[in-house]
Amino acid sequence: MSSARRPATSRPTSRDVARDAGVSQATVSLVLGGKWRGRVSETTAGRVRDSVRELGYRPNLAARSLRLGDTRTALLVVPALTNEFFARVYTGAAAVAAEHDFGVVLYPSPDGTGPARDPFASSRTALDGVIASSMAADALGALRDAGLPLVMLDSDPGDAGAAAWVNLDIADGMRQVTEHLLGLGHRRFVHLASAVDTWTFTVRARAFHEALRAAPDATARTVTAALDVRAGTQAAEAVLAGPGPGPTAIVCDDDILAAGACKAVRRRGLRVPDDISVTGFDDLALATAVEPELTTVRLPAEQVGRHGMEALLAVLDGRPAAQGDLPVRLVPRGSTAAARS
Amino acid sequence: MSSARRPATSRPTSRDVARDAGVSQATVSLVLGGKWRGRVSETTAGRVRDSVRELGYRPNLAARSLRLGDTRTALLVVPALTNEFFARVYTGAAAVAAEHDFGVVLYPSPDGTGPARDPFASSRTALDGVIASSMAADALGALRDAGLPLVMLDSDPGDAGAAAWVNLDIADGMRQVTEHLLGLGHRRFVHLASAVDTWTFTVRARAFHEALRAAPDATARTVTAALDVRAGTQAAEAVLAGPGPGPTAIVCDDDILAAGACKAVRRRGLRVPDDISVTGFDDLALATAVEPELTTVRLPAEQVGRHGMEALLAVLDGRPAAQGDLPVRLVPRGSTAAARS
DNA sequence: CACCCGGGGTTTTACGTATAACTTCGGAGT
DNA sequence: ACTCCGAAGTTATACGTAAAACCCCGGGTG
Repeated sequence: MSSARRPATSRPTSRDVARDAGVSQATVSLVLGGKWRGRVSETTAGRVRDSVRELGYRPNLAARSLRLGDTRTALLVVPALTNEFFARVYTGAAAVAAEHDFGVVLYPSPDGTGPARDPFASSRTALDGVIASSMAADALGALRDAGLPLVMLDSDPGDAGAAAWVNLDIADGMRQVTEHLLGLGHRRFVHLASAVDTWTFTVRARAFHEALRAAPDATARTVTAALDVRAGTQAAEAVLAGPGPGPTAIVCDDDILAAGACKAVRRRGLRVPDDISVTGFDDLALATAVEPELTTVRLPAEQVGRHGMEALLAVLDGRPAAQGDLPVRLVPRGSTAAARS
Repeated sequence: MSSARRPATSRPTSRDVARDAGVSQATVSLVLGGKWRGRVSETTAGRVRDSVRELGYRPNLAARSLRLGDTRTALLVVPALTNEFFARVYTGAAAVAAEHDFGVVLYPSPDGTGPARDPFASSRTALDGVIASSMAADALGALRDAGLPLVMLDSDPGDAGAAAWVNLDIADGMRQVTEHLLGLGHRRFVHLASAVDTWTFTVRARAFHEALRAAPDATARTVTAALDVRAGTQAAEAVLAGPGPGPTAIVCDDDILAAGACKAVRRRGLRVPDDISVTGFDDLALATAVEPELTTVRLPAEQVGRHGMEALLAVLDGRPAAQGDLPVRLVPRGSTAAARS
């Protein structure tokens, strides 16, 4: 504790702490590493800790990583953080990471479809593993080639190359939506689908049409739109202006599209849900901000992130990763009602 | 290129590449570092690059950071990523970082008020600097003490300890809102304020009341709410149910609160904007999803992130960081109209 | 009395990279 | 014929940490 100051420009190292405490650098490392029972006396350890505090020492993480060969850091690849779902996935993953003294660094792909070139070129930090969420199939290549343990979230389990998957039971969610609407007497549907070509939307479309087979007299038109409110409104307007009898229900791939569809319905002078029912998907904050509140499917986004990080940690430990789809739940709200006869 | 394979368990190093290409490790480093004009022949460089490709070599970033003494990585501290504003700040910062071969790692404080204890305990990666956005004053301590260059975004410029600030002209935004409403004839106001105690909301409140002084006959009540739709609705309902003549305009600190306020207005059987005008702030995606669309103030969130990262890079280079508030703009939409006489 | 043992340390080494300092060699200049 | 020089490398070293291997010493054991 003899206050041997160094120039303020460079941070103190464990050697500075050692000098200050009058011990060797190895002793500092032992004390800080926590593995010093029976190796260092209590008094010496106390002196070391005092010096650490006094000098404001923080271990150089680059050096530690180099020495240990791991970085306790994972890369999370998501299409876009501005989508609330992915922000929540990150939050869950980061929470689990923090519990295990792990870090998370993000790579949001600029175009929202996945890393076109090399996700690692943009990541300046050394990594132990990768978690990728909702990637288009053609984006997998670069991730697989990195030679790092890979956990896929919300992606096609048929794609090879990942050590583990964490998925949502999207098909069941869309089934619940469809049965809900069929039960309300709806038969003429529009499916307002996302133009994004990822597993989750593929499954939503397939599950909708499968569930519809329960009602042989049901009909459905499909229209696609980009994932924003305006695009949803335009697509819905176009289909509502089309020929023939209009739909009594619009099933949307996403709450954002549903909000857009509601606006389109009202622009035609019709009312939600009295004239047309509208359903969303994801249960974003948006769903309860609009009026009427959206009937939608709640996705446990944080859980996806949590399970993803837990799976990666398991893989890194050589343990088997828990598998299985996470359940989702229909949340009936004000945007759906019995079909007009 | 003689295919000297290593065990797949451990990644190849620059020494492996050197062996494969028949050169020394130093030569590999020279070629990959790009500083080899006149030091290595074109043919040798080509051989090295072939070996790099063949072995799938990637430099160990921990080792590089240790050697160079910097990490080309910045920490971004934000209250919560699920708030669209901060997701956009991140996006902007990450974009600039990528242009400069820099990385960004996030630290979203769990409770939304700032890092209570040590933001660096949770960051497993070595850092060159810190960018902190919208922090409460008491959260600054830990950030300042880290001894890293600090750039503050959307924070009180009066707080000491930062190397640079990037702020929005929030006061001007709120002034525009207030003048807009005064111009429409409104005189009885409610200010639906955020319960979060950060600089931006302090300024919003102050600027609102200052702008109101232009109309001596104007009155304003203030009510606060947490930053979610439900809380906004409840707070607005409470104030609308109060005694005396109701307000003709509700000025909200945030679009989320404004969406909540709109619901409250309608629950009392009144209409937006015919009976009561409502304004938001931030221009989130939400603002155009609800009906009527919100009159609000557009904040260039990505620009905040961009300027913040540029300021940090400048500070790290020893250059002066550009200062000055970013302009904001009122976006009039359907949620405001002339006051009923 | 010689021997071993365990507590409490220290010395040394390795992790992978970037670069300063050194070597070697073929040709140009005088 | 000798020096000098630049091109094209190589060798050696340092970054800060963790941990393996070693050292010293006082006390219990055969």
